Amino acid sequence: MSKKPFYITTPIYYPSGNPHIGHCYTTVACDSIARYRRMQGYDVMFLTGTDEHGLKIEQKAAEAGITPKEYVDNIVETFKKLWSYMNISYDRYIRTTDDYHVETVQKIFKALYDKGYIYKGEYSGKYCTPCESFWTDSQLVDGKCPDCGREVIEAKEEAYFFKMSPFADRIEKLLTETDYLQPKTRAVELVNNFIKPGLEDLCVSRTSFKWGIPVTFDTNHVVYVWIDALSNYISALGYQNETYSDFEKYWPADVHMVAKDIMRFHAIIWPAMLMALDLPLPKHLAVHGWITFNGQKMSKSIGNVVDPFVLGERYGADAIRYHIMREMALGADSSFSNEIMINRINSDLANGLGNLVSRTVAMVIKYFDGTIPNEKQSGEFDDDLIAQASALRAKVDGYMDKTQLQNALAEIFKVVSRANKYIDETAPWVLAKDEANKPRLAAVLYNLLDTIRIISSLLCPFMPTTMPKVWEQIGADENAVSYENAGKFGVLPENVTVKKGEVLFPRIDTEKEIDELNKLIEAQMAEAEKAQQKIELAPEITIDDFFKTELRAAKVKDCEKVKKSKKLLKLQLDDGMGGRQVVSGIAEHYKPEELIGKTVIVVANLKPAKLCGEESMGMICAADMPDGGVKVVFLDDDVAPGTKIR
RNA sequence: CGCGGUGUGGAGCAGCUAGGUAGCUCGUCGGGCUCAUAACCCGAAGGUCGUUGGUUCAAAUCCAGCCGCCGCAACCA
Repeated sequence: MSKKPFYITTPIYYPSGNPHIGHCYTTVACDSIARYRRMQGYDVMFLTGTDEHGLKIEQKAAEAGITPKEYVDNIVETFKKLWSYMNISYDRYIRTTDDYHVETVQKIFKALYDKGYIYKGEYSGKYCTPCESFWTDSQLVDGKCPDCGREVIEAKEEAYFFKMSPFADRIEKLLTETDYLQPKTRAVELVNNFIKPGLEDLCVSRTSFKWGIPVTFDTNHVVYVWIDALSNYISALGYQNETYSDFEKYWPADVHMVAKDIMRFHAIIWPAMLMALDLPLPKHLAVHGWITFNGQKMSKSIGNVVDPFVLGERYGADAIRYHIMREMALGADSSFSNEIMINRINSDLANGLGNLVSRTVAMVIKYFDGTIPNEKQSGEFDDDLIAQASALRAKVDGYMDKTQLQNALAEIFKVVSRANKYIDETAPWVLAKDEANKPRLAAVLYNLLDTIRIISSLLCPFMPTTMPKVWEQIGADENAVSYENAGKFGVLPENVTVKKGEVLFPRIDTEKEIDELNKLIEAQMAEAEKAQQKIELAPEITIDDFFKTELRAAKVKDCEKVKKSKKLLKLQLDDGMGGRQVVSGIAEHYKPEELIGKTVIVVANLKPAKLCGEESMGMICAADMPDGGVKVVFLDDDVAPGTKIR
């Protein structure tokens, strides 16, 4: 008997720091899908892992005084600990430093080279080490990395390039005519921005760092992130290696789940690679948004990371899992705040589900000493409850097929509500007052228990720790909570015995809890700030180096926004040398009229550049504020234009 | 005129593809119940569906313009 295979993947995460709640988002969602499919009887392969190469890792390790491998080993340990903590049931964990992966990547690289899709070329530009990015001169800010503001180094290297253009048409069709991309609304964006302007060849090797997979036929080169990282989805199945041998069985993947920031790679580059290798394409790419925290993107640098370990300790892994998935909608961002989460846990889990189980079990114990009698009498309200409970599995299935976890959960909790209402309608405590009503009371409580059975079995993939506790309380054995039985009503034994258990989801005192969490966050932020105060200075320079920079006072004669740009202002300066035009990226911080008449400092001997089509002869000095703001440095107005500054 | 998304009662969202009494969750207010985790159930208040105009017997829903917000691309000398 062969079970249908189902292959689902998370991205492989970059272990340049410890995992945060954002990592949980994707992983928990994949885990629930994987568990649901297993429950349905699929032969599931659930893959997650870490992308461990690159200069950034190499450097972080050097800072810490250990080897890159030691460095990633430590962080991978934390990732695995978190996944174990969050009850993530991955079947395989791939590390791009694993031997078999290295072997596969090298073979893929060679194969693409042999097929003529990879060729040797030259790449020149400025390179930012922490960001692992090349920039053209025109992209640099103050001669520094536009992403992180750190020093860049002049780099010119020969490099291998991957020809993407042959696949442009097929990729466009994949995005617009199939349901590969979920949600599909983003297809237009991708096509307009990348495919229509023409797919550029992709630089796929580096010589500027060593911590990577060597190109076998040109050992100065190391395979750059794209081919290294994306290949994980097939190397982990044993493609071009002997360590595993289920490529035939599981490929193509059913779902790659990714966050929107890496959508582009999975929507364009990955299909191109597979096309070049003549391999089948994955069936779905599920793209979700970010968890935002008080409106801001979840990020370590902002210092608002909520430690998943801390949250899990306070509320339990299942509560966190539930909240994450209840909020998750494909495509859209969802805001995460302590308050939203606590409210959700209280209303759905504590008041709704937890209390339903608690009151039901308590009544069975109170009125029947824990065991439902065989004699029962059906009555009003039964049919509606039973109908809803029986129909639930089919509805949940439907949403799971569409990767709509939040809707699946909503559907389940509708039945929780229905059951609570049923208690009110049937009023067991009234029935219990008259011995003659015992059969009716027995039926009511049985119906409740069996409804809980269905609810909890469908909920188990989402909350795998707590649901078995429910089963213990309602007296359900393993068979009773099977997927098969989740579609039927009346599965528990007629004379089922319940057992009082612990409170499943303790109610949280919102105000008190928020106070405490705020204190925690403050402490975290204080620490983060401390860490940031270690200012990294650029390498020491001599006075001669400094005098290479020609600073002059200049008066702003005129200023206007550059059309087509949000960030650029075009300034006409009186520099005491006949005037010049400078373009500056301060439009978000200054209105043109605020600057006219002011005296500023201009870097006078900077190489001219073109920005959004506007000539810029030099640059204006300004302070970069820690909050991302910008303050232009103004001089006293009696400093004449052209005055030299040093 | 680079591309796309979005704007619905206090908050978060659904409804829009196939026009026809505006719906859900949370919150607020009132009531009920007492089995239960100060939980549960019922009811009520609260929306000119961003704005202007158009098509139509009829528009949140279709069309056009405008405004706001978000994202992608470009971009921060």
